[in-house]
Amino acid sequence: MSDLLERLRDRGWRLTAQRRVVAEVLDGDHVHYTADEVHARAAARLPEIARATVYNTLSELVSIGEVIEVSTDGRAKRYDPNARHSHQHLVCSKCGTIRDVHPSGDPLAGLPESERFGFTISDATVTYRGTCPQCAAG
Amino acid sequence: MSDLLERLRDRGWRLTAQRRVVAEVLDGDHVHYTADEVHARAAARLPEIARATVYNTLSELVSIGEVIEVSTDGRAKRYDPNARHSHQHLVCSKCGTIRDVHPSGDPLAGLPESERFGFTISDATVTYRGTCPQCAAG
DNA sequence: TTCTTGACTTAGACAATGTCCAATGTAGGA
DNA sequence: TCCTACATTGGACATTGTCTAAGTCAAGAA
Repeated sequence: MSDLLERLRDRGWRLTAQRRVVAEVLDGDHVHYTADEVHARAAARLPEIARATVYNTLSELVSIGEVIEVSTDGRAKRYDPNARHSHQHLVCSKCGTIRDVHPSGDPLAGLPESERFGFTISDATVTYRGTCPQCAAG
Repeated sequence: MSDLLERLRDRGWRLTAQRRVVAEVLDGDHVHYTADEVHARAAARLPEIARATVYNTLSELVSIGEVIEVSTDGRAKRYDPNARHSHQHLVCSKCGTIRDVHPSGDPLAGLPESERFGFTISDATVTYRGTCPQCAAG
């Protein structure tokens, strides 16, 4: 059993076949899939899995902090299973691919109190945009 | 005529009543509206304006760089008319309100060559998330 | 092992946002 | 004023996500 599944079981999750395949799809790769892509890959192993189940499962994984929801372009959200290590994202403006990166420094440091307007700030995300090598070549 | 309309005319834009009201809605306020909100406000002045026209006009304003598209939550994109001055965004996790902020330092500086994976990086956006004073009080 | 139960899954309707197209209208130049 | 290329319209369609009622099943109890 993968680390992810083990952690889920430790949390008292009811482990169904559907949740297992969703967790495995996320755990198995380091690409960030959309909900639809997760569904397609899960359905390859468990054909009768419903779209709603994939959405439910992803939402729960997000709410317990095992997965991060990434919304870079206003289209489908993507799901990032690498929630346990702080990181930022590098997005290809052409194909939408997302890659994890680890910049130095704390982005919160750049925002002085005078620029916080009474907000209680909990975190900062940095999104780098550019063109990936594949799109640059094509 | 507002600065925005003037710049658009300088670019050879065909100035129709519809484009005028869309530009005026964006120019008049410093809130970041969704396409639907822009449409509602434009329709208040020009009732017969079509949704498609608002989308078309917003897309063009984005493509010529007069307006920035902001996608913070995977729901509706918001349109930020303040494209001429570099800034970042502070988002309320509860109500979705967006506020412009001006942090110090260049976010690109934190990403060394070894973390760029062959991408040609064009820019970096920082999104600060937290709770706004209104939501904290409520 | 079998039973029980509440949580999980399903299918499909529905909602929100955005895109596309053919028909019609019009801004701005000749 | 008239033309015509470009803009607008309205509505169908696409994509992504949410909700609900009814059926199903994992896991603890006996």
